Amino acid sequence: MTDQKSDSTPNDGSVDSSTSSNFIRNKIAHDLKENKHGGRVHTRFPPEPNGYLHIGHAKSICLNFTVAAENSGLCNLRFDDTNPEKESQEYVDAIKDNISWLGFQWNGQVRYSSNYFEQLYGFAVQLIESGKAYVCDLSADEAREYRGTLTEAGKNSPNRDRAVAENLDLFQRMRAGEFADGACSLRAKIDMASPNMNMRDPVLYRIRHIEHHQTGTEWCIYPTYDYTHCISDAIEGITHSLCTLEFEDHRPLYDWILHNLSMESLHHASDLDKSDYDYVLPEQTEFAKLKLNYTIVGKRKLKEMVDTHVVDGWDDPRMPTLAGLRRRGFTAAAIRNFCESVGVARSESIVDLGMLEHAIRDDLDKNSPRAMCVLDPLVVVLTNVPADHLETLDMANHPKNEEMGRRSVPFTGRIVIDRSDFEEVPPPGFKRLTAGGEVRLRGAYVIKCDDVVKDDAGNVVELHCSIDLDTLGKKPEGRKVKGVIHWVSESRGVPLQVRLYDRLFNVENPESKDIEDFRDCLNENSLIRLGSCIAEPSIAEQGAATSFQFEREGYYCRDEKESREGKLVFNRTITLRDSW
RNA sequence: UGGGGUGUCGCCAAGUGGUAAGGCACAAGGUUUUGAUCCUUGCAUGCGUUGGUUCGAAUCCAGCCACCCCAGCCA
Repeated sequence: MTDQKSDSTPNDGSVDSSTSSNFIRNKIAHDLKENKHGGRVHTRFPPEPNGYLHIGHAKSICLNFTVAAENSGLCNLRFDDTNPEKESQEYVDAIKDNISWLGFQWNGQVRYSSNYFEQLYGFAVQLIESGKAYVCDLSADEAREYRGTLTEAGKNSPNRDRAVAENLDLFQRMRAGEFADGACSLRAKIDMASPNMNMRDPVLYRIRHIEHHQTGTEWCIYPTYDYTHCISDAIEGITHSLCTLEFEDHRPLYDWILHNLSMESLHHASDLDKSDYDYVLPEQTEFAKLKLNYTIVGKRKLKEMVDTHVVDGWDDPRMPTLAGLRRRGFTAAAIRNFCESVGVARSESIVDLGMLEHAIRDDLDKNSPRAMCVLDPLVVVLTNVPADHLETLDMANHPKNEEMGRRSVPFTGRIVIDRSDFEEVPPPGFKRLTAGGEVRLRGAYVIKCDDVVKDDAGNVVELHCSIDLDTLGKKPEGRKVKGVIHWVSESRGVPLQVRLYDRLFNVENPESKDIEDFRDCLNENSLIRLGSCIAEPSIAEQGAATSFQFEREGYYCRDEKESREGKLVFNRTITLRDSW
């Protein structure tokens, strides 16, 4: 196809220091060294469009795309749409959108297994002709009985030795729609006594009189995953077919199907340039799924949470879906870095959520502008400036990156600070404002609390403080003021709603078999709505960023779905690390 | 108790016969107008376990233990 040694590609092949070796990279390097596929690396990400993508899929997406890119290879996007019953165009669109958002570009057009239905049918005919497949009349229940058990061999179907001509006729009539759903199926003739259940004459085609989101009513027989996947890989010239561990037992079947088809016909059906190199069949290799503690990743349960309104939809910011993570304020880069950092191996493991949190903090710390926002306002009246005092302070958008520019922050005679930054009787080690104590207002002056105003019930309603006017941009004289707190002008600040998100579950493994209903371990505080927050005006200016570090609080992003003119809604992506 | 897999620090994970990488977490210092970031240091005489081979074993061999996957006309 193309010159493998093309040096025009930037950053190809070179593994940067943040990537580590894993068994798949090793295998590919080895295959390349042996010149196994003519030096090609071609992978694919093959989702079934029956749900939304989640963080687990991200691992597979990153693996497939990066491993191809590292070797100047290609990665296809193929919808594995062999079961129209559960699939829909809505999912197809969402999945494409998610992959692009993650920053990957698939090779050429989007593929669908259904693109190959005609070819697949032809290969099935080939298997029938060579006596490797037959039409079986057993019902699904009967087939189960005939299959045997894990420890007992199965029995041959009564139709196993049907004549080729009869099978051909029957299969053609299946396609023509002569039979009802489930009346018969096409099965591979392998071994009903195989210790591998997948090899006990697996079903290749089933009858489903149902409309397909891509092929409409053209077909009423649909090929199964096992039959379809390997052939689709072969057609697309896939070299490395990466999938998860539960398909390990399917690999012998993957290979059986390909090896029982003629090499010539497969090569002929493929996208590949027919003369360039020797045709080599694709190979499946399996890796462990990503699991995260405190989170559920099972599609069925995620759907249940959406359907029963435990969450507000597939893009609820608490969901582990890519749509949810995105709305929560996670960046694509953070997710990619996370996927790289968890590695790829064959041992099933549960990754600590802390790793994901680290990845997003790491990215946002470097890239998000700072701003001040008070979540739980307590009014501070500055007693030694005029009531209408207004001053504009100049502050850096980022403490370490001047390129991110500066901003103006209005400072007035009445400001708000966070309630938790004041304690009348401070606990040991408290560095914030106390009655009679001093504290630095971030980017502004040192103030001293002279008076604590309370209501009849004894609640603090207001603080009267005096400013040390000689402390703007310099240290106070003769004493040390340790604490620094954030603040916002009461009159010039902008009101906003903030949503604080936390993990959805309060147990490490909500998918554990010991838990009969995941609803029993939901974290009731996974969402806290704050309605009276106030932030500095820079966050609402024309062209303002959508993601900020609210200093001393955490990273927050504007919720594009619910924010509108005059009504700002921010989601907390993640708190700052807090060693206090 | 059929078959296929996996077991290396609290959590991931490199390592493929030459004397245990790295990240997260954690701990202790330092810098700091964010209790953040950043920097420095510490963190497995040990690689599921018991034997064996070897000058030498996480790596090879044998046994044992634990956990995961498979009996959809789902993927």
